[in-house]
Amino acid sequence: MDRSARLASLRRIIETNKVASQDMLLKLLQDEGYIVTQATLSRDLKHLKVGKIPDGKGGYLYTYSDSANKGGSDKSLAEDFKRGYIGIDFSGNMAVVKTLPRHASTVAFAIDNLHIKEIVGTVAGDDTILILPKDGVKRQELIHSLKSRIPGFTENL
Amino acid sequence: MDRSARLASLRRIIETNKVASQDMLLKLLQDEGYIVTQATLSRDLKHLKVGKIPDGKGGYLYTYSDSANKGGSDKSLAEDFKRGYIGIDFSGNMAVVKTLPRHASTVAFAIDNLHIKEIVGTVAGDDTILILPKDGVKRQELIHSLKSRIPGFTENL
DNA sequence: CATAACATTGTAAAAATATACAGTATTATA
DNA sequence: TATAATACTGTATATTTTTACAATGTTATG
Repeated sequence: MDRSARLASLRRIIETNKVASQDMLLKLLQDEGYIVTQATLSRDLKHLKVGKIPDGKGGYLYTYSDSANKGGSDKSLAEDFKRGYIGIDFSGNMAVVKTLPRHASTVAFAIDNLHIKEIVGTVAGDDTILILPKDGVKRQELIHSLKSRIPGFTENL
Repeated sequence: MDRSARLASLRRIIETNKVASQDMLLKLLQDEGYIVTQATLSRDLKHLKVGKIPDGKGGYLYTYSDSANKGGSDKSLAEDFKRGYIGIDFSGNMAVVKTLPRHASTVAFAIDNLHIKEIVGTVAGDDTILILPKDGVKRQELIHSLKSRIPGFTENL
């Protein structure tokens, strides 16, 4: 099942490109290997609460508005996290999160946007994320901070 | 000239109602006495940078996003000004601007962001704005500075 | 005044977007 | 296992939105 990976790509595409129509989005998705119909894309956009607004230069622009997604965001971020999460390990002071294939960027995005104060940032590959803890944060403190922000989080499944 | 008044109403309608389609907006505008075609409405929405966004409850919603209109160009700021502006008067060294109901904050925002050097700042109520001129700036100088930055500005309508 | 440039609008049509419906697959439940 | 409930999708269509074009009016300019 590819839907959540597709949604993650879609979000990234919209956040990093100026796209004026669903047809154009369809092509960009295609470039990443996702072949769907316009109908499905329309549904995906609705799911992500992506809006279409005039760009002030005579055209239109699809936008992923954080504010539109703010309400209840922690909840859906935690869901994003759990959807892809497999397990966590440590290497030196860094945490290594394993995810389902292609889910790394979505999970990392969720971590970033939960704004956990013990975490400085993340780096995501395809199924692996590096979490960079703030200076002096111990492994157990990091685990605890994740537990406190992601209901049902456990160290390993 | 009805257009700017219509745009003001349109904006207020959108800010205070949950509207799902242009047809619905058309009816609300009608209720206020503005009879236009859907084509004109579409153009108006483009002008105001009003977007259509999924509401998270299965429907869609027209939204006037401040952020979309934030980095307003001088041109659109001047338009905001003129859309709400009624007249200007003086009290002591301060200028008192009257606006359409509820337009004070928009007009004041426009004045602030035009960064007129003769103006220190503004205070806005609901339909009234106080402009605080810089020390030593005379009434006529203030008027002149407004004229120079807001095409078509006149002291009273 | 005449003419040009610009602004606003409706009509009609094109283009873009949303969705009803049906089909498939997956998961849950008796 | 059989049945029901849920999730996801494509097809075809309906709905919605945008725009080309022409008409009208307004403002600027010679």
